[in-house]
Amino acid sequence: MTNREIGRTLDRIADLLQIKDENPFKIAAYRKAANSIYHLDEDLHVYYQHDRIGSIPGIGKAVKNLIEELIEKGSSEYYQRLVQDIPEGVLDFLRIPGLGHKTAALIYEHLGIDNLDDLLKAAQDRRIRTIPGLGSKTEYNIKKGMDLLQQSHGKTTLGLALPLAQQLRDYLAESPLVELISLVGSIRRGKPLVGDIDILVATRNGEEIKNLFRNYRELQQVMDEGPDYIAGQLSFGIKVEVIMVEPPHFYGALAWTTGSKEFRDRVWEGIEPDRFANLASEEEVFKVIRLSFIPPEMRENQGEIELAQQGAIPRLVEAADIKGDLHVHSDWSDGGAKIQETVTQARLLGYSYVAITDHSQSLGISGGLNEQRLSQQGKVIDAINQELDDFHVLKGIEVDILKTGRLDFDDEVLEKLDVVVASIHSNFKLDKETQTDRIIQAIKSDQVDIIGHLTGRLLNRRSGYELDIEPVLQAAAQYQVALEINSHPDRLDIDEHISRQAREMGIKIAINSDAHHREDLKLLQYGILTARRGWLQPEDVLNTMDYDSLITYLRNKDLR
DNA sequence: GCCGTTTTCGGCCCGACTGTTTTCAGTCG
Repeated sequence: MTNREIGRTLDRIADLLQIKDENPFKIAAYRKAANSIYHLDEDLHVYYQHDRIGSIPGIGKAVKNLIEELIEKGSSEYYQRLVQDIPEGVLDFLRIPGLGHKTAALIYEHLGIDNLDDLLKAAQDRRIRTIPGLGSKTEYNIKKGMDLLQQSHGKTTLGLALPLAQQLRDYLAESPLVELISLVGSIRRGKPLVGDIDILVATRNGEEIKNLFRNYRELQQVMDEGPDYIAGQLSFGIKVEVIMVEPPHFYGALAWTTGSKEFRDRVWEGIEPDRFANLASEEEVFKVIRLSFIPPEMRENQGEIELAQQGAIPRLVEAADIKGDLHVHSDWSDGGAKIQETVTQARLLGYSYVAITDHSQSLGISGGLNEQRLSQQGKVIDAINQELDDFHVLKGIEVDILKTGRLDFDDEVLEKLDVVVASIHSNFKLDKETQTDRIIQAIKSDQVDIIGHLTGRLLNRRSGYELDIEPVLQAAAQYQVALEINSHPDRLDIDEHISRQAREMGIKIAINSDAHHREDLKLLQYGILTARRGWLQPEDVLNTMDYDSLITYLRNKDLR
Protein backbone atom coordinates (compact mmCIF):
# COMPACT_ATOMS: atom_id res chain seq x y z
CA MET A 1 0.00 0.00 0.00
CA THR A 2 1.20 3.46 -0.82
CA ASN A 3 1.28 6.34 1.69
CA ARG A 4 -1.61 7.89 -0.16
CA GLU A 5 -3.76 4.76 0.15
CA ILE A 6 -2.98 4.37 3.84
CA GLY A 7 -3.77 8.04 4.42
CA ARG A 8 -7.03 7.62 2.56
CA THR A 9 -7.97 4.60 4.67
CA LEU A 10 -7.48 6.69 7.82
CA ASP A 11 -9.57 9.49 6.30
CA ARG A 12 -12.31 7.01 5.47
CA ILE A 13 -12.24 5.70 9.03
CA ALA A 14 -12.69 9.30 10.21
CA ASP A 15 -15.63 9.71 7.81
CA LEU A 16 -17.25 6.47 9.00
CA LEU A 17 -16.81 7.48 12.64
CA GLN A 18 -18.29 10.88 11.86
CA ILE A 19 -21.31 9.34 10.16
CA LYS A 20 -21.71 7.19 13.26
CA ASP A 21 -21.56 10.40 15.32
CA GLU A 22 -18.60 9.32 17.44
CA ASN A 23 -16.35 11.45 19.61
CA PRO A 24 -15.24 14.42 17.47
CA PHE A 25 -11.74 14.38 18.94
CA LYS A 26 -11.24 10.79 17.98
CA ILE A 27 -12.32 11.70 14.46
CA ALA A 28 -9.96 14.65 14.43
CA ALA A 29 -7.15 12.35 15.58
CA TYR A 30 -7.64 10.06 12.56
CA ARG A 31 -7.74 13.03 10.23
CA LYS A 32 -4.61 14.49 11.72
CA ALA A 33 -2.81 11.15 11.32
CA ALA A 34 -3.96 10.92 7.69
CA ASN A 35 -2.71 14.43 7.05
CA SER A 36 0.67 13.65 8.56
CA ILE A 37 0.99 10.68 6.23
CA TYR A 38 0.05 12.66 3.12
CA HIS A 39 2.91 15.01 3.89
CA LEU A 40 5.53 12.44 4.69
CA ASP A 41 8.59 12.69 2.48
CA GLU A 42 9.41 8.99 2.73
CA ASP A 43 7.60 5.71 2.08
CA LEU A 44 5.78 4.39 5.17
CA HIS A 45 7.33 1.00 4.49
CA VAL A 46 10.69 2.53 5.33
CA TYR A 47 9.31 3.84 8.63
CA TYR A 48 7.88 0.39 9.22
CA GLN A 49 11.20 -1.36 8.65
CA HIS A 50 12.90 0.91 11.17
CA ASP A 51 9.97 0.79 13.60
CA ARG A 52 9.59 4.56 13.38
CA ILE A 53 5.86 4.85 12.58
CA GLY A 54 5.18 5.92 16.17
CA SER A 55 7.49 8.91 15.74
CA ILE A 56 5.24 10.55 13.15
CA PRO A 57 3.34 13.48 14.71
CA GLY A 58 -0.30 12.66 15.42
CA ILE A 59 0.27 8.93 15.32
CA GLY A 60 -0.02 7.15 18.65
CA LYS A 61 -0.30 3.53 19.63
CA ALA A 62 -3.68 2.73 18.10
CA VAL A 63 -3.07 4.26 14.67
CA LYS A 64 0.44 2.81 14.61
CA ASN A 65 -0.98 -0.68 15.05
CA LEU A 66 -3.58 -0.05 12.40
CA ILE A 67 -0.99 1.13 9.88
CA GLU A 68 1.22 -1.87 10.60
CA GLU A 69 -1.75 -4.13 9.99
CA LEU A 70 -2.41 -2.36 6.68
CA ILE A 71 1.20 -2.80 5.63
CA GLU A 72 1.33 -6.45 6.66
CA LYS A 73 -2.07 -7.64 5.46
CA GLY A 74 -3.30 -4.93 3.10
CA SER A 75 -6.48 -4.52 5.14
CA SER A 76 -7.65 -3.59 8.62
CA GLU A 77 -10.06 -5.44 10.86
CA TYR A 78 -11.26 -2.21 12.46
CA TYR A 79 -12.06 -0.71 9.07
CA GLN A 80 -13.91 -3.87 8.00
CA ARG A 81 -15.99 -3.74 11.18
CA LEU A 82 -16.92 -0.12 10.50
CA VAL A 83 -18.13 -0.77 6.96
CA GLN A 84 -20.40 -3.50 8.26
CA ASP A 85 -22.39 -0.73 9.97
CA ILE A 86 -22.08 1.89 7.23
CA PRO A 87 -21.67 0.63 3.66
CA GLU A 88 -18.77 2.21 1.79
CA GLY A 89 -21.15 3.62 -0.83
CA VAL A 90 -22.52 6.03 1.78
CA LEU A 91 -19.08 7.68 1.88
CA ASP A 92 -19.60 8.72 -1.75
CA PHE A 93 -22.46 10.98 -0.59
CA LEU A 94 -19.82 13.22 0.98
CA ARG A 95 -18.50 14.12 -2.46
CA ILE A 96 -21.63 16.19 -2.99
CA PRO A 97 -20.86 19.76 -1.90
CA GLY A 98 -22.95 20.82 1.07
CA LEU A 99 -23.87 17.26 1.98
CA GLY A 100 -22.07 16.26 5.14
CA HIS A 101 -21.87 13.35 7.52
CA LYS A 102 -25.08 14.05 9.41
CA THR A 103 -27.15 14.23 6.24
CA ALA A 104 -25.51 11.11 4.82
CA ALA A 105 -26.40 9.25 8.02
CA LEU A 106 -30.01 10.50 7.92
CA ILE A 107 -30.48 9.38 4.31
CA TYR A 108 -28.99 5.97 4.94
CA GLU A 109 -31.00 5.41 8.12
CA HIS A 110 -34.34 6.51 6.71
CA LEU A 111 -34.19 5.28 3.14
CA GLY A 112 -31.51 2.59 3.30
CA ILE A 113 -29.80 4.15 0.28
CA ASP A 114 -26.15 3.23 -0.05
CA ASN A 115 -25.04 4.39 -3.50
CA LEU A 116 -25.05 7.58 -5.57
CA ASP A 117 -27.36 6.29 -8.32
CA ASP A 118 -30.12 5.51 -5.84
CA LEU A 119 -29.46 8.80 -4.08
CA LEU A 120 -30.07 10.73 -7.28
CA LYS A 121 -33.25 8.74 -7.93
CA ALA A 122 -34.52 9.49 -4.44
CA ALA A 123 -33.86 13.20 -4.98
CA GLN A 124 -35.67 13.12 -8.33
CA ASP A 125 -38.60 11.20 -6.79
CA ARG A 126 -38.84 13.78 -4.01
CA ARG A 127 -38.25 11.19 -1.35
CA ILE A 128 -35.42 13.08 0.38
CA ARG A 129 -37.90 15.66 1.68
CA THR A 130 -39.81 12.93 3.49
CA ILE A 131 -36.90 12.69 5.93
CA PRO A 132 -37.41 14.91 8.99
CA GLY A 133 -35.01 17.84 8.87
CA LEU A 134 -34.37 17.68 5.13
CA GLY A 135 -36.25 19.64 2.49
CA SER A 136 -36.40 20.62 -1.14
CA LYS A 137 -33.14 22.57 -1.03
CA THR A 138 -31.30 19.42 -0.08
CA GLU A 139 -32.90 17.59 -2.99
CA TYR A 140 -31.91 20.36 -5.37
CA ASN A 141 -28.41 20.37 -3.94
CA ILE A 142 -28.06 16.61 -4.50
CA LYS A 143 -29.19 16.87 -8.12
CA LYS A 144 -26.83 19.77 -8.76
CA GLY A 145 -23.97 18.03 -7.00
CA MET A 146 -24.48 14.88 -9.05
CA ASP A 147 -24.29 17.00 -12.21
CA LEU A 148 -20.90 18.26 -11.12
CA LEU A 149 -19.69 14.75 -10.32
CA GLN A 150 -20.90 13.42 -13.65
CA GLN A 151 -19.22 16.22 -15.59
CA SER A 152 -15.82 15.13 -14.34
CA HIS A 153 -16.76 11.49 -14.22
CA GLY A 154 -13.84 9.13 -14.31
CA LYS A 155 -11.33 11.95 -14.41
CA THR A 156 -8.56 12.24 -11.87
CA THR A 157 -6.58 15.25 -10.79
CA LEU A 158 -3.08 15.53 -12.18
CA GLY A 159 -1.83 15.65 -8.60
CA LEU A 160 -3.06 12.12 -8.02
CA ALA A 161 -2.27 10.70 -11.45
CA LEU A 162 1.16 12.17 -12.19
CA PRO A 163 3.08 10.64 -9.26
CA LEU A 164 1.50 7.24 -9.98
CA ALA A 165 2.39 7.58 -13.66
CA GLN A 166 5.97 8.55 -12.90
CA GLN A 167 6.32 5.62 -10.52
CA LEU A 168 5.12 3.14 -13.12
CA ARG A 169 7.30 4.74 -15.79
CA ASP A 170 10.37 4.45 -13.56
CA TYR A 171 9.53 0.84 -12.74
CA LEU A 172 9.31 -0.10 -16.42
CA ALA A 173 12.37 1.96 -17.30
CA GLU A 174 14.51 -0.24 -15.08
CA SER A 175 14.10 -3.12 -17.50
CA PRO A 176 16.88 -3.49 -20.08
CA LEU A 177 14.17 -4.40 -22.60
CA VAL A 178 12.84 -0.84 -22.45
CA GLU A 179 14.92 1.23 -24.84
CA LEU A 180 12.97 4.47 -24.58
CA ILE A 181 9.97 5.45 -22.48
CA SER A 182 7.79 8.49 -21.92
CA LEU A 183 4.48 9.57 -20.49
CA VAL A 184 2.20 10.64 -23.33
CA GLY A 185 -1.35 11.86 -23.80
CA SER A 186 -3.10 14.37 -21.57
CA ILE A 187 -0.81 13.70 -18.63
CA ARG A 188 2.22 14.78 -20.67
CA ARG A 189 0.31 17.86 -21.76
CA GLY A 190 -0.21 18.65 -18.06
CA LYS A 191 -3.99 18.78 -18.13
CA PRO A 192 -5.41 19.45 -14.64
CA LEU A 193 -7.84 16.52 -14.98
CA VAL A 194 -6.86 13.38 -16.85
CA GLY A 195 -8.99 10.43 -17.94
CA ASP A 196 -6.16 7.92 -17.86
CA ILE A 197 -2.41 7.50 -17.80
CA ASP A 198 -0.72 6.71 -21.13
CA ILE A 199 2.85 5.49 -21.30
CA LEU A 200 4.76 4.87 -24.51
CA VAL A 201 7.53 2.27 -24.55
CA ALA A 202 10.08 1.49 -27.26
CA THR A 203 10.95 -2.19 -27.08
CA ARG A 204 11.72 -5.21 -29.21
CA ASN A 205 9.98 -7.54 -26.79
CA GLY A 206 6.41 -6.44 -26.15
CA GLU A 207 5.38 -9.71 -24.49
CA GLU A 208 7.99 -9.31 -21.75
CA ILE A 209 6.90 -5.71 -21.14
CA LYS A 210 3.35 -6.95 -20.68
CA ASN A 211 4.58 -9.47 -18.12
CA LEU A 212 6.49 -6.77 -16.35
CA PHE A 213 3.33 -4.68 -16.25
CA ARG A 214 1.28 -7.58 -14.88
CA ASN A 215 3.78 -7.96 -12.03
CA TYR A 216 3.70 -4.29 -11.04
CA ARG A 217 3.06 -4.01 -7.32
CA GLU A 218 0.53 -1.20 -7.57
CA LEU A 219 -1.49 -2.77 -10.41
CA GLN A 220 -4.96 -3.76 -9.28
CA GLN A 221 -6.13 -5.51 -12.42
CA VAL A 222 -5.45 -5.95 -16.11
CA MET A 223 -8.43 -4.68 -18.08
CA ASP A 224 -7.52 -5.25 -21.69
CA GLU A 225 -4.63 -6.14 -23.96
CA GLY A 226 -3.69 -6.44 -27.60
CA PRO A 227 -0.56 -7.13 -29.63
CA ASP A 228 0.96 -3.72 -28.94
CA TYR A 229 -0.72 -2.47 -25.77
CA ILE A 230 -1.86 -3.50 -22.31
CA ALA A 231 -4.29 -1.62 -20.10
CA GLY A 232 -5.14 -1.89 -16.43
CA GLN A 233 -6.20 -0.13 -13.30
CA LEU A 234 -4.04 1.34 -10.55
CA SER A 235 -5.15 2.35 -7.06
CA PHE A 236 -7.95 4.93 -6.79
CA GLY A 237 -9.41 3.32 -9.93
CA ILE A 238 -7.00 5.21 -12.18
CA LYS A 239 -6.78 3.66 -15.63
CA VAL A 240 -3.45 3.17 -17.32
CA GLU A 241 -2.41 2.05 -20.77
CA VAL A 242 1.08 1.04 -21.87
CA ILE A 243 1.60 1.34 -25.61
CA MET A 244 4.51 -0.48 -27.22
CA VAL A 245 6.32 0.39 -30.43
CA GLU A 246 9.46 -0.83 -32.19
CA PRO A 247 12.35 1.50 -31.27
CA PRO A 248 12.68 3.12 -34.74
CA HIS A 249 9.11 4.37 -34.45
CA PHE A 250 9.36 5.79 -30.94
CA TYR A 251 9.63 9.52 -31.67
CA GLY A 252 6.96 9.48 -34.34
CA ALA A 253 4.64 7.70 -31.90
CA LEU A 254 5.66 10.06 -29.10
CA ALA A 255 4.55 13.09 -31.09
CA TRP A 256 1.44 11.29 -32.35
CA THR A 257 0.22 10.14 -28.94
CA THR A 258 0.96 13.38 -27.06
CA GLY A 259 -1.21 15.95 -28.84
CA SER A 260 -4.94 16.31 -28.30
CA LYS A 261 -7.23 14.78 -30.89
CA GLU A 262 -7.87 18.18 -32.47
CA PHE A 263 -4.14 18.77 -32.70
CA ARG A 264 -3.50 15.34 -34.22
CA ASP A 265 -6.27 15.68 -36.78
CA ARG A 266 -4.80 18.87 -38.13
CA VAL A 267 -1.10 18.16 -37.99
CA TRP A 268 -1.00 14.59 -39.20
CA GLU A 269 -3.57 14.86 -41.94
CA GLY A 270 -2.36 13.11 -45.09
CA ILE A 271 1.13 12.31 -43.86
CA GLU A 272 2.52 8.79 -44.29
CA PRO A 273 3.56 7.28 -40.96
CA ASP A 274 6.69 5.81 -42.58
CA ARG A 275 8.20 9.24 -42.82
CA PHE A 276 8.68 9.27 -39.06
CA ALA A 277 10.77 6.11 -38.85
CA ASN A 278 14.35 6.25 -37.59
CA LEU A 279 14.23 9.77 -36.26
CA ALA A 280 16.47 10.70 -33.34
CA SER A 281 14.21 13.07 -31.45
CA GLU A 282 10.76 14.61 -31.26
CA GLU A 283 12.24 17.83 -32.70
CA GLU A 284 13.01 15.92 -35.89
CA VAL A 285 9.40 14.80 -36.13
CA PHE A 286 8.37 18.45 -36.16
CA LYS A 287 10.96 19.16 -38.86
CA VAL A 288 9.38 16.48 -41.03
CA ILE A 289 6.00 18.17 -40.73
CA ARG A 290 7.63 21.59 -41.23
CA LEU A 291 6.70 23.08 -37.91
CA SER A 292 8.95 24.44 -35.25
CA PHE A 293 8.88 22.39 -32.08
CA ILE A 294 5.69 22.82 -30.05
CA PRO A 295 5.98 22.08 -26.33
CA PRO A 296 3.62 19.24 -25.25
CA GLU A 297 1.52 21.57 -23.06
CA MET A 298 0.58 23.69 -26.10
CA ARG A 299 -0.53 20.86 -28.38
CA GLU A 300 -4.26 21.55 -28.25
CA ASN A 301 -4.94 23.24 -31.60
CA GLN A 302 -5.62 26.62 -30.07
CA GLY A 303 -3.48 28.71 -32.36
CA GLU A 304 -0.11 27.14 -31.65
CA ILE A 305 0.03 25.39 -35.04
CA GLU A 306 -0.14 28.76 -36.80
CA LEU A 307 2.61 30.09 -34.55
CA ALA A 308 4.74 27.05 -35.32
CA GLN A 309 4.27 27.59 -39.04
CA GLN A 310 5.68 31.10 -38.60
CA GLY A 311 8.46 29.86 -36.33
CA ALA A 312 6.99 31.99 -33.54
CA ILE A 313 6.47 29.51 -30.70
CA PRO A 314 7.16 31.38 -27.43
CA ARG A 315 9.81 30.28 -24.97
CA LEU A 316 7.59 29.03 -22.15
CA VAL A 317 8.41 29.44 -18.48
CA GLU A 318 10.09 26.45 -16.86
CA ALA A 319 11.08 25.31 -13.40
CA ALA A 320 14.61 26.66 -13.73
CA ASP A 321 13.23 30.19 -14.24
CA ILE A 322 11.53 30.26 -10.86
CA LYS A 323 13.48 32.23 -8.26
CA GLY A 324 11.15 31.92 -5.30
CA ASP A 325 7.70 31.25 -3.92
CA LEU A 326 5.37 34.07 -2.90
CA HIS A 327 2.61 32.23 -1.04
CA VAL A 328 3.72 29.88 1.73
CA HIS A 329 2.19 29.14 5.13
CA SER A 330 4.04 28.34 8.32
CA ASP A 331 3.16 26.93 11.72
CA TRP A 332 2.27 30.47 12.77
CA SER A 333 -1.14 29.77 11.20
CA ASP A 334 -2.37 26.50 9.69
CA GLY A 335 0.90 25.40 8.11
CA GLY A 336 2.85 22.44 9.39
CA ALA A 337 6.38 23.75 8.86
CA LYS A 338 8.55 26.13 10.82
CA ILE A 339 9.78 29.12 8.84
CA GLN A 340 13.32 27.82 9.12
CA GLU A 341 12.31 24.43 7.64
CA THR A 342 10.64 26.18 4.74
CA VAL A 343 13.80 28.17 4.13
CA THR A 344 15.89 25.00 4.04
CA GLN A 345 13.51 23.37 1.60
CA ALA A 346 13.31 26.46 -0.59
CA ARG A 347 17.10 26.59 -0.84
CA LEU A 348 17.18 22.93 -1.83
CA LEU A 349 14.87 23.85 -4.69
CA GLY A 350 17.36 26.49 -5.78
CA TYR A 351 15.22 29.49 -4.81
CA SER A 352 16.68 32.74 -3.58
CA TYR A 353 13.62 33.92 -1.70
CA VAL A 354 10.36 32.80 -0.14
CA ALA A 355 7.47 34.86 1.21
CA ILE A 356 5.81 33.73 4.41
CA THR A 357 2.13 34.51 3.92
CA ASP A 358 0.06 33.15 6.79
CA HIS A 359 -3.67 33.70 7.15
CA SER A 360 -5.07 36.90 8.62
CA GLN A 361 -7.12 37.27 11.79
CA SER A 362 -10.67 36.67 10.56
CA LEU A 363 -9.83 33.12 9.49
CA GLY A 364 -10.06 31.78 13.02
CA ILE A 365 -10.01 28.08 12.25
CA SER A 366 -6.71 28.49 10.41
CA GLY A 367 -5.09 30.25 13.32
CA GLY A 368 -5.11 33.52 11.42
CA LEU A 369 -2.64 36.10 12.74
CA ASN A 370 -3.74 39.27 14.46
CA GLU A 371 -1.71 42.43 14.22
CA GLN A 372 0.36 41.61 17.24
CA ARG A 373 1.27 38.08 16.17
CA LEU A 374 2.05 39.34 12.70
CA SER A 375 4.51 41.81 14.12
CA GLN A 376 6.08 39.11 16.31
CA GLN A 377 6.46 36.94 13.24
CA GLY A 378 8.13 39.85 11.49
CA LYS A 379 10.79 39.97 14.19
CA VAL A 380 11.42 36.24 13.83
CA ILE A 381 11.82 36.70 10.08
CA ASP A 382 14.24 39.59 10.65
CA ALA A 383 16.33 37.33 12.84
CA ILE A 384 16.35 34.57 10.24
CA ASN A 385 17.34 37.02 7.51
CA GLN A 386 20.25 38.21 9.66
CA GLU A 387 21.71 34.72 9.49
CA LEU A 388 21.36 34.35 5.73
CA ASP A 389 23.48 36.06 3.14
CA ASP A 390 22.32 34.47 -0.11
CA PHE A 391 18.63 33.98 0.66
CA HIS A 392 15.75 36.25 1.68
CA VAL A 393 12.59 35.63 3.62
CA LEU A 394 9.90 38.11 2.65
CA LYS A 395 7.34 39.27 5.18
CA GLY A 396 3.89 38.65 3.82
CA ILE A 397 0.29 37.85 4.57
CA GLU A 398 -2.55 36.05 2.88
CA VAL A 399 -5.07 38.65 3.88
CA ASP A 400 -8.73 37.77 3.79
CA ILE A 401 -10.99 39.67 1.46
CA LEU A 402 -13.99 40.25 3.72
CA LYS A 403 -17.57 40.03 2.58
CA THR A 404 -17.68 43.76 1.88
CA GLY A 405 -14.53 43.72 -0.23
CA ARG A 406 -12.52 45.35 2.52
CA LEU A 407 -9.32 43.70 3.65
CA ASP A 408 -8.87 42.00 6.99
CA PHE A 409 -6.13 44.49 7.99
CA ASP A 410 -5.79 48.26 7.77
CA ASP A 411 -3.43 49.80 5.29
CA GLU A 412 -0.95 50.76 8.03
CA VAL A 413 -0.46 47.10 8.90
CA LEU A 414 -0.20 45.90 5.30
CA GLU A 415 2.17 48.70 4.36
CA LYS A 416 4.91 47.26 6.53
CA LEU A 417 4.90 43.95 4.66
CA ASP A 418 6.91 43.03 1.59
CA VAL A 419 4.13 41.15 -0.15
CA VAL A 420 0.36 41.02 0.28
CA VAL A 421 -1.67 38.17 -1.18
CA ALA A 422 -5.42 38.77 -0.91
CA SER A 423 -7.83 35.84 -1.12
CA ILE A 424 -11.44 34.90 -0.53
CA HIS A 425 -12.15 32.20 2.06
CA SER A 426 -15.78 32.83 2.95
CA ASN A 427 -19.12 33.93 1.48
CA PHE A 428 -18.72 31.88 -1.67
CA LYS A 429 -22.37 32.20 -2.58
CA LEU A 430 -22.73 35.91 -3.21
CA ASP A 431 -24.35 36.80 -6.51
CA LYS A 432 -22.13 37.42 -9.48
CA GLU A 433 -22.19 41.19 -9.36
CA THR A 434 -21.50 41.45 -5.64
CA GLN A 435 -18.70 38.89 -5.82
CA THR A 436 -17.11 40.65 -8.78
CA ASP A 437 -17.28 44.03 -7.04
CA ARG A 438 -15.85 42.52 -3.91
CA ILE A 439 -12.71 41.34 -5.69
CA ILE A 440 -12.34 44.53 -7.71
CA GLN A 441 -12.45 46.50 -4.48
CA ALA A 442 -9.59 44.43 -3.12
CA ILE A 443 -7.64 44.99 -6.34
CA LYS A 444 -8.12 48.75 -5.99
CA SER A 445 -7.06 48.76 -2.34
CA ASP A 446 -3.52 49.99 -3.04
CA GLN A 447 -1.94 47.43 -0.72
CA VAL A 448 -2.56 44.21 -2.58
CA ASP A 449 0.21 42.74 -4.73
CA ILE A 450 -1.35 39.41 -5.70
CA ILE A 451 -4.89 38.02 -5.76
CA GLY A 452 -4.75 34.41 -4.50
CA HIS A 453 -6.77 31.54 -6.02
CA LEU A 454 -9.06 33.95 -7.87
CA THR A 455 -12.05 31.74 -8.70
CA GLY A 456 -12.03 29.46 -5.65
CA ARG A 457 -12.62 26.34 -7.71
CA LEU A 458 -11.70 22.95 -6.31
CA LEU A 459 -11.28 20.38 -9.07
CA ASN A 460 -13.75 17.52 -8.89
CA ARG A 461 -15.28 19.08 -5.78
CA ARG A 462 -16.52 22.60 -6.25
CA SER A 463 -17.02 25.03 -9.11
CA GLY A 464 -15.58 28.47 -8.62
CA TYR A 465 -17.83 31.16 -7.21
CA GLU A 466 -19.95 33.28 -9.52
CA LEU A 467 -17.60 35.81 -11.03
CA ASP A 468 -17.44 38.09 -14.03
CA ILE A 469 -13.83 37.57 -15.09
CA GLU A 470 -13.59 40.35 -17.69
CA PRO A 471 -13.90 43.40 -15.37
CA VAL A 472 -11.70 41.70 -12.78
CA LEU A 473 -8.94 41.33 -15.35
CA GLN A 474 -9.39 44.92 -16.46
CA ALA A 475 -9.01 46.11 -12.89
CA ALA A 476 -5.95 43.90 -12.34
CA ALA A 477 -4.38 45.32 -15.48
CA GLN A 478 -5.22 48.90 -14.56
CA TYR A 479 -4.04 48.70 -10.95
CA GLN A 480 -1.12 46.39 -11.78
CA VAL A 481 -2.11 43.69 -9.35
CA ALA A 482 -0.78 40.23 -10.17
CA LEU A 483 -2.95 37.14 -10.30
CA GLU A 484 -1.87 33.88 -8.78
CA ILE A 485 -1.70 30.49 -10.36
CA ASN A 486 -2.25 28.52 -7.21
CA SER A 487 -0.25 25.35 -7.81
CA HIS A 488 -2.17 23.09 -5.51
CA PRO A 489 -3.31 20.31 -7.87
CA ASP A 490 -6.86 20.57 -6.51
CA ARG A 491 -6.98 24.24 -7.42
CA LEU A 492 -4.77 25.19 -10.39
CA ASP A 493 -6.55 28.49 -10.11
CA ILE A 494 -6.37 30.66 -12.21
CA ASP A 495 -6.58 28.14 -15.01
CA GLU A 496 -4.79 28.11 -18.35
CA HIS A 497 -7.53 30.09 -20.13
CA ILE A 498 -7.62 33.00 -17.70
CA SER A 499 -3.81 32.90 -17.53
CA ARG A 500 -3.56 33.34 -21.26
CA GLN A 501 -6.10 36.12 -21.27
CA ALA A 502 -4.32 37.85 -18.37
CA ARG A 503 -0.98 37.60 -20.13
CA GLU A 504 -2.43 39.23 -23.24
CA MET A 505 -3.65 42.10 -21.05
CA GLY A 506 -0.22 42.61 -19.52
CA ILE A 507 -1.13 41.28 -16.08
CA LYS A 508 1.68 39.63 -14.16
CA ILE A 509 1.17 36.10 -12.88
CA ALA A 510 2.66 34.69 -9.69
CA ILE A 511 3.05 30.91 -9.72
CA ASN A 512 2.70 30.04 -6.03
CA SER A 513 2.65 26.80 -4.10
CA ASP A 514 0.33 27.86 -1.24
CA ALA A 515 2.38 25.31 0.69
CA HIS A 516 1.11 24.25 4.09
CA HIS A 517 3.91 21.74 4.59
CA ARG A 518 7.57 21.66 3.71
CA GLU A 519 7.07 19.12 0.94
CA ASP A 520 4.27 21.18 -0.60
CA LEU A 521 6.77 23.65 -2.05
CA LYS A 522 7.28 21.05 -4.77
CA LEU A 523 3.66 21.38 -5.85
CA LEU A 524 4.84 24.37 -7.86
CA GLN A 525 5.51 21.94 -10.72
CA TYR A 526 1.76 21.72 -11.31
CA GLY A 527 1.44 25.48 -11.43
CA ILE A 528 4.28 25.64 -13.94
CA LEU A 529 2.47 23.12 -16.16
CA THR A 530 -0.67 25.26 -15.99
CA ALA A 531 1.36 28.38 -16.79
CA ARG A 532 2.83 26.63 -19.82
CA ARG A 533 -0.64 25.56 -20.90
CA GLY A 534 -1.49 29.26 -20.67
CA TRP A 535 1.50 30.09 -22.90
CA LEU A 536 3.23 32.11 -20.19
CA GLN A 537 6.81 33.17 -20.73
CA PRO A 538 9.36 33.91 -18.01
CA GLU A 539 8.78 37.66 -18.24
CA ASP A 540 5.06 37.20 -17.56
CA VAL A 541 5.77 35.58 -14.21
CA LEU A 542 6.43 37.65 -11.11
CA ASN A 543 8.53 35.09 -9.30
CA THR A 544 11.02 34.66 -12.11
CA MET A 545 12.43 38.03 -11.02
CA ASP A 546 15.59 38.00 -8.98
CA TYR A 547 15.31 39.30 -5.44
CA ASP A 548 16.44 42.85 -6.10
CA SER A 549 14.14 43.37 -9.07
CA LEU A 550 11.25 41.83 -7.19
CA ILE A 551 11.68 44.07 -4.17
CA THR A 552 11.98 47.15 -6.37
CA TYR A 553 8.83 46.06 -8.17
CA LEU A 554 6.88 45.40 -4.98
CA ARG A 555 7.89 48.65 -3.29
CA ASN A 556 7.18 50.94 -6.19
CA LYS A 557 3.68 50.38 -7.33
CA ASP A 558 3.74 53.46 -9.54
CA LEU A 559 6.75 52.16 -11.47
CA ARG A 560 4.98 48.99 -12.53
C1' DG B 1 -7.27 8.84 19.67
C1' DC B 2 -3.31 11.98 20.80
C1' DC B 3 -0.62 14.63 23.80
C1' DG B 4 2.27 16.81 27.88
C1' DT B 5 7.98 23.77 29.34
C1' DT B 6 1.33 24.32 34.38
C1' DT B 7 -0.92 17.82 32.86
C1' DT B 8 -0.10 10.39 32.01
C1' DC B 9 -5.86 12.40 32.67
C1' DG B 10 -8.50 15.75 30.85
C1' DG B 11 -8.44 18.90 27.24
C1' DC B 12 -8.76 19.07 22.44
C1' DC B 13 -13.67 22.65 19.78
C1' DC B 14 -13.56 28.71 15.75
C1' DG B 15 -17.23 31.28 13.50
C1' DA B 16 -20.14 32.47 9.65
C1' DC B 17 -23.50 30.94 6.65
C1' DT B 18 -27.37 28.05 5.12
C1' DG B 19 -31.43 25.30 5.44
C1' DT B 20 -35.15 23.82 7.94
C1' DT B 21 -37.01 25.53 11.41
C1' DT B 22 -39.61 28.67 14.70
C1' DT B 23 -34.72 28.70 17.97
C1' DC B 24 -31.32 25.32 16.04
C1' DA B 25 -28.39 21.81 13.51
C1' DG B 26 -25.29 20.97 9.83
C1' DT B 27 -21.54 22.33 6.75
C1' DC B 28 -17.20 24.22 5.66
C1' DG B 29 -12.90 26.71 5.42
